[in-house]
Order: sequence, then structure tokens, then C-alpha cells
Amino acid sequence: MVKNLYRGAMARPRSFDEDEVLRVATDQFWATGYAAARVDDIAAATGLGKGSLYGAFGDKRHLFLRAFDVHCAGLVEGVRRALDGPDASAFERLRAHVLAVADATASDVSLRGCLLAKGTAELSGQDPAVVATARRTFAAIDELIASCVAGAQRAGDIDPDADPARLAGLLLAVLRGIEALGKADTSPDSLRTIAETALAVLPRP
Amino acid sequence: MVKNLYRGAMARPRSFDEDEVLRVATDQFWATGYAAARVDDIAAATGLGKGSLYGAFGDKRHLFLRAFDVHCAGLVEGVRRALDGPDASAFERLRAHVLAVADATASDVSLRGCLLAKGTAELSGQDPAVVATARRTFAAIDELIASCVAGAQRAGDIDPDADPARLAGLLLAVLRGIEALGKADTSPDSLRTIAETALAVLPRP
DNA sequence: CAAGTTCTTGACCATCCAGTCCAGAATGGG
DNA sequence: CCCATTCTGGACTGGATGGTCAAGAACTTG
Repeated sequence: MVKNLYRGAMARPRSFDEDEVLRVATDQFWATGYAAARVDDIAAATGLGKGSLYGAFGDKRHLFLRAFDVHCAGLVEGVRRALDGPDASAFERLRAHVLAVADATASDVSLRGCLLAKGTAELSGQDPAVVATARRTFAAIDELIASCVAGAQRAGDIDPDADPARLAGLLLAVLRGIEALGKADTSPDSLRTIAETALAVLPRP
Repeated sequence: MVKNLYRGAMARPRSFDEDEVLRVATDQFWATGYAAARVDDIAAATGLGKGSLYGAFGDKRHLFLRAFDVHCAGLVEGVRRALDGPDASAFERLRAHVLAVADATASDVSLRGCLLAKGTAELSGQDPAVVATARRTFAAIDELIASCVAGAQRAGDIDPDADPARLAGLLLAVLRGIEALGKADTSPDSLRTIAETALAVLPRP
């Protein structure tokens, strides 16, 4: 249970920023996975005592869930920034984003991949909350892609007869696939080629 | 270290089949992930004492690595069986396989996904042996798909001017993406639609 | 400034778990 | 039929780790 509610006016104030702690915690979970991450390490990395950590977040699982949520929200926000914009440049934004994901995955020397993928892979069979967050996140990204595709259609860069939702689903799967292949140290060239091919097969008007 | 070498004529013979034990171990790792799997549980599930397990496989990590190898080899073998055959039906086999993966992923009620994906996600940052096996496995599947695509091209079902390697890479990414999305409990319909769309965008002659 | 509240620290606890070890069982060779 | 060898089972150990707690620090309110 979370004990320290942080309801505004408190006696002794928090000595830390919750979001900052969550970012550090995210790094720890990211590096090793949920089960292998140690609460002591997270405490050390944040500079907090374990009591504060447990007081603020309840237990390891809830700490992870919070970090996971923040991370996923950030992901969606990043995709939104990358894809939002005027129809005229929608296709170019889509293209840039898909290639950027491939390049980012390829240059991830640590092979840690994305916490969304890692967390979902590790915990989907055991924690419904993780599944729910992952689903929401994927759905949000799917919609962002779909609306970017629709923009590209209006701009005449993608066949207007195609179903934007279907193309978005395909692109989302490709993105997640690139991420998965990247963790197996697939060559940067291969990943980029996959991204290019995905863009190339999109139906032109 | 592995102590029991099993070099043919031994004093007291093994009471178990190594492959069978690896299958059971695979199930355990699959259900919970590597870090969360307990050697005691694996021993219980196989009916072996821990002494025998450690004698035969060395330690938890090597046991996992062996199980992972066997699992991946089986995966490749399954794909080979699904995709090998005459050119005339190559496209149909490809189509059936892609749809089958989507359906299988969708009907995986336990959301455990594929051990290849799960193991790679969890351990790619920490165990080079896992990365190596994953890469080999993906490369093998990639080649199988490429050669099936080439067959479909010879049969006139796919544009002969397309690069089969590029299309194979794209399809592999889509398959891995479907797997990833499936763990987030994406609807069976969505997964199948992604598979259908991937097949639909393949360039026809 | 006293009282009341909440946060912080880190020692402490109870449990869990990978890996060890040994006494005994099963087998083949001599 | 006995001995050397190898496997088996499970009790045991040492260390790690999630979570608790109590004493004290920091702040608000009256």
C-alpha cells in the first residue's frame, strides 16, 4: 500500500521529485527487466532511502507500474510530436518517423530495446495492468499513425482508396517488429532496409 | 560446470531423456521468464532432483540456453515445414503461414507469446549467447521466407522485379510485430487484419 | 515556540532461491 | 559377485532481496 499520499500541504515536504525518481527507476527496470531489478539499486540510484520509496510508491510492482505508465505516455507523446502536422508534409513525417525508429533501434548499443516491449514481453502473462497499459499505448500510437496516413492521403501521397486503419496497423506491426529484431542485434542496414521497404510498399495514388 | 558428461557407457544410466527435460524447462521459462523461473520448480516439473539437473546442465543459465536453443531450432523447423515446397503453391504457403502466425498469436490465451521473443527481450542486454541464438534464428527464418518469396515470384504470384530479400525482411518484421502486439492482448481481428494487409501490399506482377 | 504531522534513513527481518553435497542406488567390467 | 563409476534425491547453506520499522528531521498551524 502507498502510505505517503502527498496531498498538498504536508508536514515535512518530499525531498524528491516523483517524476524524476520514476525516470531513474525506469532506467533500472529497463536495464535488467522487472524481476532482475533490485529495489536497493533503485534506492541507491535515486539517492532515496528504501522507506521513502516504499512510502511513496507502495511496493516494487506499483513502482514499476508507475514508471511503465510514465514511459508509455512519453512514448505516445513522442510519436505525436513526430507525426502531428499539416497534411502536405504528412507522408514525409511518416517516412521520417519510420526511418528514425529503425535507426534508433539499430544504434541502441545496449540492446535494451524499448521498455514497452521489454516490460510487455516479460510481464504480459503475469500482470493484467501491464497488458492494459501496453494495449492502450499501442492503440494510441496506432491512431496517430492512422491519422497521419489519412493526412498523406488527403495530400495525394498515398492512395486515397486504401484504408488508413489497415495501413496504420501494418506500419505499427513493422515498427514493433523492427524493435524486436533490433534486440537480436540485427544489422543497422537490415533494419533500415525493412523500414524503407515498408514505406515503399504503401500504395501510391 | 556440467559434471555428468553422459559419454555412452556410464555406470548408472540417466533416468531421464535430456530433450524431454528441456521441453519441460522451456515451459517453465516460458511461463514466467528467465529471472522469475525457479530451479526448484523446474526440478519438480521434470520429476528430477536438483542434483541431476545441475549434474546434466551445469547451472540455471546453461539450462536456459540449452532450452532456448532447442526451442529456436524447433521454430525454424516449423517455418521450414510450412514454407518449403513447389513454386506453384509458394504464395499460398506464404499466405497460410502469415495468417497462421496471426491466428496463433491471437489465440494464445496465456499471452506468453513466443519464448524467442520473450527470452530475447529479457536477456538481450545481458547475455550475448541469447543474442547470438536469436540472431541466428531470425536469419534462418528470414532466408526461408526469402526463398518462399522467390518461389512465388517464379510462379508469377509476386512481381519478379521485387527484391525477395527485402520483402522477406518486411514480412519477418511484420511477423515479429504481430507477436509483440499479441502480447498486449490486441484483438484477434486486428492481428489478422495486419497479416492480411501485409500480404495485400506485396507487389503483384 | 509547542504540538502535530509527514517524510527520511538505514538497520533489520523473514523469506526465497541458486547451487552444493553426500549417502545411497543402479550399472558394467573383471 | 564385488568394485569402480556414475547417477539420484533431497537436505542444507550462504547470500541476496523485498519489505518493515523506529527514531529523528523538517515543516505547518495555532
